[in-house]
Amino acid sequence: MKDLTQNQNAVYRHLRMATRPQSAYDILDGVREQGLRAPPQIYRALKALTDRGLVHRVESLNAFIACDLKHKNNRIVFSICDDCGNVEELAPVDIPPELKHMSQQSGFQTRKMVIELVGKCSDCGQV
Amino acid sequence: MKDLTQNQNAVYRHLRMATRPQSAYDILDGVREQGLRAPPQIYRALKALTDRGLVHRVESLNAFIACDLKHKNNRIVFSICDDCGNVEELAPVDIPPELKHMSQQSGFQTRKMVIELVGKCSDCGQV
DNA sequence: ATCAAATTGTTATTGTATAACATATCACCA
DNA sequence: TGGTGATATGTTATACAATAACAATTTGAT
Repeated sequence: MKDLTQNQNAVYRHLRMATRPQSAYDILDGVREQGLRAPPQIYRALKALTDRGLVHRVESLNAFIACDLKHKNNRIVFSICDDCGNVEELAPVDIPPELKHMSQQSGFQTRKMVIELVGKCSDCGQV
Repeated sequence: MKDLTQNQNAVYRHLRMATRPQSAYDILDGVREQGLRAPPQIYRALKALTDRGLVHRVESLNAFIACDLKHKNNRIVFSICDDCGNVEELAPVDIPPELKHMSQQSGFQTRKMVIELVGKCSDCGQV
């Protein structure tokens, strides 16, 4: 893709093909053929990609997914199914006004907001 | 506190005294004197405490904090200073209506919402 | 008292992430 | 042009986080 290094490209392509969030070691296994051998190579590529907003880290899974949306955004929303493990990225929402107000009161300057919804996806939700 | 086991009590007291989020191994170091020796003991106590809402896990830090608030709540909000590492728990807010709507459209059933604000606290925010 | 179930302790291992150093590449200009 | 510092990449080794698997103990019902 657009001016990525070879390593970044390999990692990014792997994430775009994946149907699930991938751990760094999942990725490593997936890109061995492209010549990547060690964790720091993966983590460096992931850092570059997340800095550019092409990839997000799913904090509660210690895993990574390619960004579906065309934004470079500092507001990120995931829904995480704790049954099948599927993760969807939802369109970003604004910081809720009460929350904005609360954090400003305490002098906190927000650079980034991550919302993770945990529950059951439509497939797993049926009793 | 209220009908906790010895181990749970030791972990909970450690977290209440701490001024920062504590990793499981921070906790382990802190409660060695009370006779806890191995990670599983810590993780079991943490599980019981988080299940009861007395402790929260800060996903993006792989760390834990005692809950300041008197709720057993499934909506959790943190502000995380990426400079000094301080974490505050803010009062829970409702799921933003747009978000509720969006996730419902896709059939997702939310059991828990975690919001993490990342930025600079009032102490670190001054240029 | 006995035995199954649940809890707690212990050892060992798996998974996640980064420090530290080696090697190579690049950009600049004397 | 080739020397030099800065940046990027590869590699080894290690630190940090979490859990599997099993042993020992406690609990509680009969």
